[in-house]
Amino acid sequence: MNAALGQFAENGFHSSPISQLAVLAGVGVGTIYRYFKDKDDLIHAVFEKIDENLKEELAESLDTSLPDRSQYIQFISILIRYMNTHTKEFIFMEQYYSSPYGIETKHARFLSSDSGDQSDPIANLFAGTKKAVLKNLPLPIFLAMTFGPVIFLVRDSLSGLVTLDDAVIRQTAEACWNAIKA
Amino acid sequence: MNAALGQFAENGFHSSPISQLAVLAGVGVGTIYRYFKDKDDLIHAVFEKIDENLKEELAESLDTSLPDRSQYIQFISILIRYMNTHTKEFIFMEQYYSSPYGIETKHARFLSSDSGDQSDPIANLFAGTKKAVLKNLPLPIFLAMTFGPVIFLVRDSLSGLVTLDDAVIRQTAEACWNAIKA
Amino acid sequence: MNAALGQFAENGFHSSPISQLAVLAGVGVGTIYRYFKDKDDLIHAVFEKIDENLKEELAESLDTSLPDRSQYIQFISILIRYMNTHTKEFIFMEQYYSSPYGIETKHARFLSSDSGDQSDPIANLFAGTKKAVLKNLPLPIFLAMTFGPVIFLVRDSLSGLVTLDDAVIRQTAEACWNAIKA
Amino acid sequence: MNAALGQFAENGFHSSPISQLAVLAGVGVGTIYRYFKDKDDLIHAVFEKIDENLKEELAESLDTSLPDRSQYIQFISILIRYMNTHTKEFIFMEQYYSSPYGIETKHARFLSSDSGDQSDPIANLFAGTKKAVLKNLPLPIFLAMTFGPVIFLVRDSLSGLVTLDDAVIRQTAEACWNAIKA
DNA sequence: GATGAATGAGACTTCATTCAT
DNA sequence: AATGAATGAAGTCTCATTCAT
Repeated sequence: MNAALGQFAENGFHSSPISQLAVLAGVGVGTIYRYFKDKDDLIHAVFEKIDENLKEELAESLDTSLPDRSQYIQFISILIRYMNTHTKEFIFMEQYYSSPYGIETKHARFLSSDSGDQSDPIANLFAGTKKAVLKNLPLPIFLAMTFGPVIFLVRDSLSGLVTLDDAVIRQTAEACWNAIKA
Repeated sequence: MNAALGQFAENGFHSSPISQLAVLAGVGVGTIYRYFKDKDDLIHAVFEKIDENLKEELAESLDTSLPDRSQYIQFISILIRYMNTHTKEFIFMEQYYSSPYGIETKHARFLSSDSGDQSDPIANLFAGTKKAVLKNLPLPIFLAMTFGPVIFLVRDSLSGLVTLDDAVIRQTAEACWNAIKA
Repeated sequence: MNAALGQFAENGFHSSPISQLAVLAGVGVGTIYRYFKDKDDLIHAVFEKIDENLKEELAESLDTSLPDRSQYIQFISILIRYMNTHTKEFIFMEQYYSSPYGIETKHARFLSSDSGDQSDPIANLFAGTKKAVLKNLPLPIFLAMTFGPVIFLVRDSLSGLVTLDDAVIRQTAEACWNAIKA
Repeated sequence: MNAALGQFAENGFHSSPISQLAVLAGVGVGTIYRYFKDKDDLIHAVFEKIDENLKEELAESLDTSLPDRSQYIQFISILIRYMNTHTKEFIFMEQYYSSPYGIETKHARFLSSDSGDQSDPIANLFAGTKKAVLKNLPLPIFLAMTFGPVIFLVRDSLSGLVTLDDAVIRQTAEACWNAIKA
């Protein structure tokens, strides 16, 4: 899956033949098909793994004892840094969500969102922040103002259009806070 | 190009064989190759056309006599509405920018951005708004806080996760303004 | 036909699209089809023209009043020089004779050779030379010893493997004579 | 490769689709691409194989203990017989050398000819013959007088213009010898 | 369980030829 | 008579997937 991630991020899904992934992974082509039904299955599996890793990272890094503002700014900062250092993961995600794969997944998650996953640290953060200071802002806008700028900024960073030093990250995080605070 | 846009948005570049585009366009396969060197050329051409259309729409809709805040909020609103109604264009763009095509284009434009295109309404708006109230915010952050939320929100709208009525659009635009104002 | 000759020699029959020939000739594609039934017809026509030109050149240059040996050596020399300077024609011929086109033509000519074309200067020369000094050498061998070396040498010249100065040409012509003389 | 040789000789490179070669070889199209990078690669490989076969045949058949004249005549005779019986190989070679493929190869070999390949029976024969009796004849002429007539004669034989019986072969070989001897 | 050779559907692209203007 | 846009058959090549070893 690491080999797949690298290839997918570098060359895109359609320019990453299974045969090449096999070489990079140091296994036979057939072996891949023992663990993944087909190429789509592999792609989804890579996505799930990345998604999981990101959530774990956030769950570990977040200090839930901080006041709302600090916690939110910390969240944004960690998110930016994580995405900016995990280039392959970020690029993969971008592709994934711009493709039929991601749209499927997004729908599936939306449909099951009523379940209210209590173990999801992000959901909890949002819930907390939202209750505290954002009574009148709908969740979709909250999400848009939180993730939208982060994604856009990291994109530009990977394109070499901006360097994400501490000052830029802090300014961005504060701008996001200003956008959502009551 | 309309047929191509529809297919690309619906199925992605790699699941839109030229033969299918030809059928949809009601022409022979060879005809496409009279007007576009190859598939890549067609994709770039569709992008350029969409990009042009968006700029024209903005140039026509923007009221540059408004004060900064109103103008900015108007800009965001128009952008959201345009993207949300021009579904195919939006999805195409998302794909385009997540692919090698878009990265090329982004770089090319960035390198030539010194030229200062006076006819670009977006550039002019940014320049104006920036000078007036944003002296200390770097351009990349300004861009991130402006386009990031819009893109994210429209994505979710297309996924059915949110309905973009006037209230939501206004709230989002105001949140963006709060993020960037001095 | 000149445009066609140049293209065929340069790029081969199969890498010389009619559309390109039309551009080089400064006419429309359709126009070519008014004068030649199809591409094969054009190829054969070019061949016929070249063949005719060569025969005319030889008919004009040959001095039939010379003694046998001198006349033969003169013939070889003229042939080498002509082929070596008419690069396009030579390359075209090589291709033509190595293709189904040439094989057809060769057969057709063989079948009609009984007619004994009195106006063909080459045939006359051969007849004369043959009668005079070569009573025991079959015609095919005579032809092989005459044209074989010339073709081979010019090929190598065009490949840059040898430079055909007067000395080389004379030596070759004399070697041919030594091969066939009684 | 045998299937390819047959098709190429029969129909030419450009009228031998890979799909047809696959059928003749009793394999799938994709299989051919496992062993040859592309069609060009296949063509070159067929050439190399034929070339190798010819050299082996000559190396085995030549009696290097014979005196110069006998050895040379033996060489020409073997060459004619080999080419005349190996029709497919001969036609393939003709095409190959009249195409961009052959020109490349010829150049490449010419440039590396200084290396003096001691295992090449043809080179050795030429060297020996040349030193013994041909001090004043340049190598290109020697080659032209040797291979030119052979190629021309076999061509005519394949066209049905001459039957290569022992007498014709002997006469031709002797004529070649007369051409080059001191 | 692992392997990778074989497969062939299907994608892209070219180009000879036609025919309405 | 000249034109060249339109056409689609046909060719090259890739790659996801299978299956015998």
